[in-house]
Amino acid sequence: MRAAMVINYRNMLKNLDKLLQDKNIRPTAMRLLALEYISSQQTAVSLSDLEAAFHRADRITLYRTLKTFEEKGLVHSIMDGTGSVKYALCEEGCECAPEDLHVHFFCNKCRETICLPMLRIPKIPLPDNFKQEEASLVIKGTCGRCN
Amino acid sequence: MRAAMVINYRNMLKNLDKLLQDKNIRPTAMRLLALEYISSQQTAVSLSDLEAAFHRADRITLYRTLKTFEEKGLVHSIMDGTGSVKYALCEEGCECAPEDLHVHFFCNKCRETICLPMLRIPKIPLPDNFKQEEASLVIKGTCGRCN
DNA sequence: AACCGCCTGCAATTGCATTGCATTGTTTAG
DNA sequence: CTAAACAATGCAATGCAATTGCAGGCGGTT
Ligand SMILES: [Mn+2]
Ligand SMILES: [Mn+2]
Ligand SMILES: [Zn+2]
Ligand SMILES: [Zn+2]
Repeated sequence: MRAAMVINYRNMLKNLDKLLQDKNIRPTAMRLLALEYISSQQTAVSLSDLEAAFHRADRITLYRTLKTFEEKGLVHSIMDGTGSVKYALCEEGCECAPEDLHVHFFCNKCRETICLPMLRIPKIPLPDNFKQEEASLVIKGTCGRCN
Repeated sequence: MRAAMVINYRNMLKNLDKLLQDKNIRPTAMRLLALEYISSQQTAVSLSDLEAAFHRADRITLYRTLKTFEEKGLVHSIMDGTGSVKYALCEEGCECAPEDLHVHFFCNKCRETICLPMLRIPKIPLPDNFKQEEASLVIKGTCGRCN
């Protein structure tokens, strides 16, 4: 039992490692820990969340870790209107292109931000000469757990 | 001609005055000027915009003017992701209720934020137990003038 | 070992939003 | 009309998140 857990943990680390490698991110200790934390969360993560989870780590390093993850397409950022940016893992095969765009939900009760990857942002028929490049749809209300 | 202009200006002031009165906002000089400025713009206005337009006015007063306008339902605020909040006049009869929600467009070239009142935010079928209260859809790209 | 580039930690700064408080202006009760 | 009550303004200070600069550390390469 104990041995199996160790093996599973090793496998997990190996998986996280691979996730980073695939996106050309060098797998440092801090990055592995941060990625593990983000992966383990059901909801999007803010810099402050990360900071709270690793109170021994430097806030700026965590900040740059998130920036790197975002730049390399490992996570995407969500501006949910709370004033602090949230981050969540990109889906498998996501290019962060307009087609990949999904809806985000912010719960006014638990104040968590949730990705809804199955809900794509509908195509909006823009006025003449307008060209869409990105889009962000944030719905606010009460989430399933809080209802 | 000159006289006509004066009369028109008086009429305009009277109109702005009425806009304020209708929303239970006391029509002070600053508020009339701010409202005139906001009305005259084709795009949404930030606090900094207002500040630049009235460099003799106090930033905080302008800030509170916008807050008051918003509270009373004269303008609505838009978080376009630039980090500074934009404000635009509410439409006639707008209750700022979910039904009133329209799409906003941010131009990456001219960096202006535009209300698209004819484009309503589509109803999204949320997962079980999720309740929608508000929604915000911001589309980014190139606007009609910049194309 | 010497080198290089990337990563990290700490300090400092920016930018925007927000609050406290004293003052001034406007409304209203007596 | 006057005084009290209330609202708006101006200025100072603060809060909070994001961002930058720089120096030291670490890992991989030759
Ligand atoms: Mn998401
Ligand atoms: Mn609008
Ligand atoms: Zn919730
Ligand atoms: Zn434009």
